[in-house]
Amino acid sequence: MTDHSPEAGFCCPDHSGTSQAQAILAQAEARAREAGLRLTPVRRRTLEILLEAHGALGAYEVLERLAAEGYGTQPPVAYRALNFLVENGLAHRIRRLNAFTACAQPAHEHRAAFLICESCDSVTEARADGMTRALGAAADAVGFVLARSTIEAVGLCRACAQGRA
Amino acid sequence: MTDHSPEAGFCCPDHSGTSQAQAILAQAEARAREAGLRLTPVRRRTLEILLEAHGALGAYEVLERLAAEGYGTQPPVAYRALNFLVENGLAHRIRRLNAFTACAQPAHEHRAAFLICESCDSVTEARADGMTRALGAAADAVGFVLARSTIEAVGLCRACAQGRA
DNA sequence: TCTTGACTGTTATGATATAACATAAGATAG
DNA sequence: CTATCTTATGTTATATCATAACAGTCAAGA
Ligand SMILES: [Zn+2]
Ligand SMILES: [Zn+2]
Ligand SMILES: [Zn+2]
Ligand SMILES: [Zn+2]
Repeated sequence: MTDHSPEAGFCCPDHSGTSQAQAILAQAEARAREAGLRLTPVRRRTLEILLEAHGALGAYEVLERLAAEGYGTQPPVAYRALNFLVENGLAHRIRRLNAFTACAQPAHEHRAAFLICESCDSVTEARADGMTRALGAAADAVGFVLARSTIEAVGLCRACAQGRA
Repeated sequence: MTDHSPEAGFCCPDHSGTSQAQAILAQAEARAREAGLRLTPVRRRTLEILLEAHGALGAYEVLERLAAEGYGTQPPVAYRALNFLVENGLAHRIRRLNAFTACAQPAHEHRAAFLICESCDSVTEARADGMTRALGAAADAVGFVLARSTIEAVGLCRACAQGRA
């Protein structure tokens, strides 16, 4: 795992942490407001926890933090908040990691693909509109009506690939 | 769930069951032979179980069947066989379902995408070379070195979509 | 034959996720 | 403002998925 301490000048490629977290949180709040979503304290705090994190967090990691701050201590507390965020486009579920990550562009609807680094565990959100179109075409070809899709790639992020070159 | 009994004339779209299972098993065996893989009794039987199944099977479902036939009764027995098949391209893991399915084209290397029907749980394997190329391009753009990817779509198979129209 | 490495099996435990129910807090109608 | 309905939070308990660690088996090669 690369050094993710605040002191390290380097951070995850495209990481949504410290630097952009405030901006993304503001976007998410704006979106929640206009969509009439109730971004309650647990939900909001859960989103902040994801934004503060490097890489994706498992539900139980989120729960630990929530519990430490006086919210509920049991799994459903974390799962409910996380599912709310995912269902409303404010976070994404990374199936390969059994984990969750804040959406990097909550301002607008989008199809996302995730680039997961095997070396440093960073997760980069990429736009996947092109891929989703291709997938839609493949689905059409067999009469499948596509509702939503998961696209996840595993490999090495730029920093880790260079470090090993 | 649609009727999947052998009596029903209808089967999953693209289903690898009864009709094609023998052919696919033969392909898989040929491939195992030429790759020097040891397709032992548990492994071979596990592959057959996946081929006989409609949709994907969870590891514990596979285990039940293996146990009933005199193989080991504990989870590692199923997981080891399944992981062997996946690592050697004879089966695929469907992450969204925490399940496994036999590869429909074990004869040749390929990138696969999976179309998962929400109504009947069928899983259709589609070639995903185009999507994988697009994903590779997106990865290149941010310096990510892609090793492998998971592409899964959820929606309605042709039969279920028509049944609801 | 003896060693070696790959395979199979077991026990035990860890990790992830949800069902079901009780309480509390917000919204709405009278 | 207050009764009522709805949504959200919290708890206990349990279900589901997955692996670590170790013991026995078996076939191939020295
Ligand atoms: Zn996003
Ligand atoms: Zn990395
Ligand atoms: Zn395949
Ligand atoms: Zn269907």
